[in-house]
Amino acid sequence: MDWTTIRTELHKWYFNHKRDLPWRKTTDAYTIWLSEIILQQTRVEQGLPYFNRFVKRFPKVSDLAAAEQDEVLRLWEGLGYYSRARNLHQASKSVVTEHEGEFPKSYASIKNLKGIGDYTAAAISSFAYNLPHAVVDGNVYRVLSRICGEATPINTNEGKKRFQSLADAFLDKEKPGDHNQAIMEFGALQCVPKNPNCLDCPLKEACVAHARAMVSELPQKLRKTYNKQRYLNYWFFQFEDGTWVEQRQEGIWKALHQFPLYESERPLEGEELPSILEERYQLNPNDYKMQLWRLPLHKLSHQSLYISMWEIHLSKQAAQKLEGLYKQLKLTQLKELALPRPLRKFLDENQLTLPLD
DNA sequence: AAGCCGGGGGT
DNA sequence: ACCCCAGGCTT
Repeated sequence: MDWTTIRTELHKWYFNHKRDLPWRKTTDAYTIWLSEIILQQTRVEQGLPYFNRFVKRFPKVSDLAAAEQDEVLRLWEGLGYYSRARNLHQASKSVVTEHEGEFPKSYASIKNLKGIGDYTAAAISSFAYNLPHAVVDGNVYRVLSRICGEATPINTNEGKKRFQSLADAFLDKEKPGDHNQAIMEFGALQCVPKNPNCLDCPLKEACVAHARAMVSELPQKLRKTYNKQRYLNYWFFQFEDGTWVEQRQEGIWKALHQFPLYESERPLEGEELPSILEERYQLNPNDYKMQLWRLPLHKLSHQSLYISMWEIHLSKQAAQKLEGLYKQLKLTQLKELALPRPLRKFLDENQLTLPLD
């Protein structure tokens, strides 16, 4: 099969198998942009409800630009990679201030927006404006590496350049939008990572990997797995119906809220607490009563989080020592804020109300 | 080039 | 336990 035939077969397959997805029903660049940011490193099924919520709450880019960051993050909560939400929000403001509220219309100006890289710029350009830019995402790497038998690792500069030029050459410049949708959908539904059904594949005769029985070996990827263990201790201070929270300044969950955090090199035991609390907050053991909750292991792609909630009931004098150090809130107010997933689950699953005893 | 950033689901 | 997902930013 030559590439023209492959293209035709792919487009035919797409016409017959494509899913009914809401962002395919619009050419509004802002709406498409929303969907693309939400879908970065995120499965369609996981992103779909978030997309619907964002479109409903922020129908136009000016609505998003006018929102508070806390509200945007609260709506994003649970989706992960929170820099996407911060960058999306920042970029919406620059669309309003630097582009007169009109979403930019050239590839270069689109890519200049915060949070938009090669993939997303090509996606928006082709879907909204039918500009001839080929997308390269995880699906495209997989499909092209198999069809072409291309074994250059995808997570190297050489691999990125090679697959981009393959995708450029393969692109149907008459209908780049549909073509880009087609190859990604094909990767998502037919040419899947594990155990693809190659017998049922319309491109099996063209596929080099299939001919060489290399499908399961492609695409190649240099993998560096390291998994860091971290021990997060949260001080769940309580006095009357209030608790204390802070906003994360860096690292994972940046800009989300949490209880005051004490990170340790190894799990803390109850006997170690008095000296830590005295050193950090000048609390005496008769200032508080304590109870420990060990949360379920929270595994991320690059670290394992062992989270302990130290529930600490303070005397009035002890509570005064925390004034100014953190923001004091009622539990109902805290639940309105964007929280890391494990903290949200902790609050929800224990149906906590203050005071607890 | 390498490290960092989440959470969920599949095998 | 490991991989993958409509990736991008920082160093």
